[in-house]
Amino acid sequence: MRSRAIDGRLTRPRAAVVNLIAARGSGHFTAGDLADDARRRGVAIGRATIFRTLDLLLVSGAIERLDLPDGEHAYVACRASHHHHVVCTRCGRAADVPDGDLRNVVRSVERATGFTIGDHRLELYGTCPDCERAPR
Amino acid sequence: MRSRAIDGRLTRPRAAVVNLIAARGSGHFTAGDLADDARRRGVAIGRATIFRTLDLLLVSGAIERLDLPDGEHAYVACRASHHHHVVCTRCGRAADVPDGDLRNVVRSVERATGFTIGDHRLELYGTCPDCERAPR
DNA sequence: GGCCGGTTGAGACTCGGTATCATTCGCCGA
DNA sequence: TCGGCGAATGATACCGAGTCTCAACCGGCC
Repeated sequence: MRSRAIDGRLTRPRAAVVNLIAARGSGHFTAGDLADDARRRGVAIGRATIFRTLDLLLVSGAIERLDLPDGEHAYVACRASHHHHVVCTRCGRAADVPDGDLRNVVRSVERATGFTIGDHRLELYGTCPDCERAPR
Repeated sequence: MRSRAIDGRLTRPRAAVVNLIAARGSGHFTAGDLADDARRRGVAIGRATIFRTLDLLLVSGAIERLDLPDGEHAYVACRASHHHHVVCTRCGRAADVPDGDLRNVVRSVERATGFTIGDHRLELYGTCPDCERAPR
């Protein structure tokens, strides 16, 4: 993750959060996961700061929020343009998916329901190529 | 909502929850909303029972869970077959949307990412025809 | 009617997330 | 380089959603 993903002051705790996220690779993570990581590495960061930094990264588009099927709120590091995520239900890895064909879907829903669609969220769950190859 | 939406015993509290949901019309609601409704109508139902009944309705397919953009968990009454929801961000009304064109999207995502997609969730946010007509 | 086991509800608990506020520290201007 | 201002921090209290426990209750079958 790029280090200037945050507007405002570049502080030690913020950099630490960004590093923790970068160190996690492409999986999704929760605020609690980051707090655990920090503790395990001996990095002292307040819980409130983790939530605040996550919010900043969210508005800057460096991460995006995911709603897992079990209702949990997770985050994934990602690029800024509008897109969606495929999440591997076995290893947790997430990949970006361009908006692409979804526009047609949105248009046909508008036609069918009369709603004017402003925003949408698509989340896809499945198994990544590696897990697909690996024995269950 | 049909009254036999629940497997197991047909008890007073369960019927009360089903009635409360039916009385809400097509909007989305949270477990807390139902608890408020119940209290306002003088119906005594334990919080735990509301959550339990909601779970039952969820597995029976009579309601579905929605993740609102603000991270809140809401529910909508709906039919059982696989579909998605458009939610009006002004009045909260929700309409069902058939799966339809989304299959193509899922297939093209599979091709692009190598993932095998098992499940997906699509949520659309916008304004319903009534709110669109009404002055802001 | 009576019994059995599923269901209920009060309340304690967990956990994600927010609010508060005194303290700390990044950063800009001199 | 230094000082000061205001943003950021973090400890802590708090809140609300959801779960767990367990004794009491009651629906439905014999």
